[in-house]
Amino acid sequence: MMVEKMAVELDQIDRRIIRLLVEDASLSNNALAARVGLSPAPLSRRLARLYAAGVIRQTVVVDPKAAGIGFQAFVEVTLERTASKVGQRFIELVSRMPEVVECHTVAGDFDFLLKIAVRDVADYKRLLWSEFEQIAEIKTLRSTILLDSPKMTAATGA
Amino acid sequence: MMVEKMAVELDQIDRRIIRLLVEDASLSNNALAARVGLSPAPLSRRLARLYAAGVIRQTVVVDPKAAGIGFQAFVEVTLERTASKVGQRFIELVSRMPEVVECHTVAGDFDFLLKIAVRDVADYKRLLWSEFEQIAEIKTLRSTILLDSPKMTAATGA
DNA sequence: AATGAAATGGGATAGCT
DNA sequence: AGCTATCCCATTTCATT
Repeated sequence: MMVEKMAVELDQIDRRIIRLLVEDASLSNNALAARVGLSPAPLSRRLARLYAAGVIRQTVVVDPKAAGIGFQAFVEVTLERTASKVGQRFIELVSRMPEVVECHTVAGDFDFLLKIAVRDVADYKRLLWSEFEQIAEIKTLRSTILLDSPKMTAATGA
Repeated sequence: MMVEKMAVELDQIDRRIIRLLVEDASLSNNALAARVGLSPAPLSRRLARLYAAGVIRQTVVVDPKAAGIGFQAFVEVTLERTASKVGQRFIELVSRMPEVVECHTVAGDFDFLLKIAVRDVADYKRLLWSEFEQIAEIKTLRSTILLDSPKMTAATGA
């Protein structure tokens, strides 16, 4: 059952709250209230509304190094045929792979862009040669090594 | 000044805490404590350690639709020369552009992978033709339209 | 209808065992 | 690490504009 999101009108204050939270997610409600020139009570209500409507969402991100991630890559995937059924099956398969951190459906020279996070190159080889090799509908793979991410606005998800 | 991250040993419980938090960032400390079989106090200490060491980080993500984002794309950028100075300047420029949501330094057929989030195609054209056009060190751009992101493990950032 | 002030309830944390 | 007590923060209620 799909949850319908009601259309939510955002005023200036809402936008300011969101902007501040994106910059520093650890801000307390009181601190937020002070910065947007509101008392804690109405701020609490606004926040509740924003969360309930799905406008903003709390997440916790893990430092790759701490998680034992020593190698990350982007993989451009082209399927044999881009039929809905084929694509759907591919999505389900990669959804089960913990090494696939992101899967984007795209339109361009390829069909999917994956972001991969593994321990080391050996792990990556195993992923390519053992896991992906078994997915028949894959036509081509193109790997690009991630060196660094100088800008990461975690602000916009999905 | 660089902040040195101390090496933090993570035991089984730490890993479990992190896994639970990534799945549901809104879990209260009490709920977390119960699930990992700990009392609230020591759990609080562990959490504080994990945050302080930068192992995990709180973030707030915004629903693109709510933010007025109607068009997203990946852009593969190749620079004229991949010298440190040139690359650094490019990074600084895109860091100032709010439409550039992510900037990754990569090794492969191109030098940078950008993720772009704008209101509509008209905005995207303006970005390409006005903003990027002015960056002399860009040799080539290749755009790929983002249709959908069926998997987004916000778990691993940077 | 939304705000601000005050009070209450609950969770997070510090000290101690 | 657990228990207890304290403190602080978030939230609800109510009066108000």
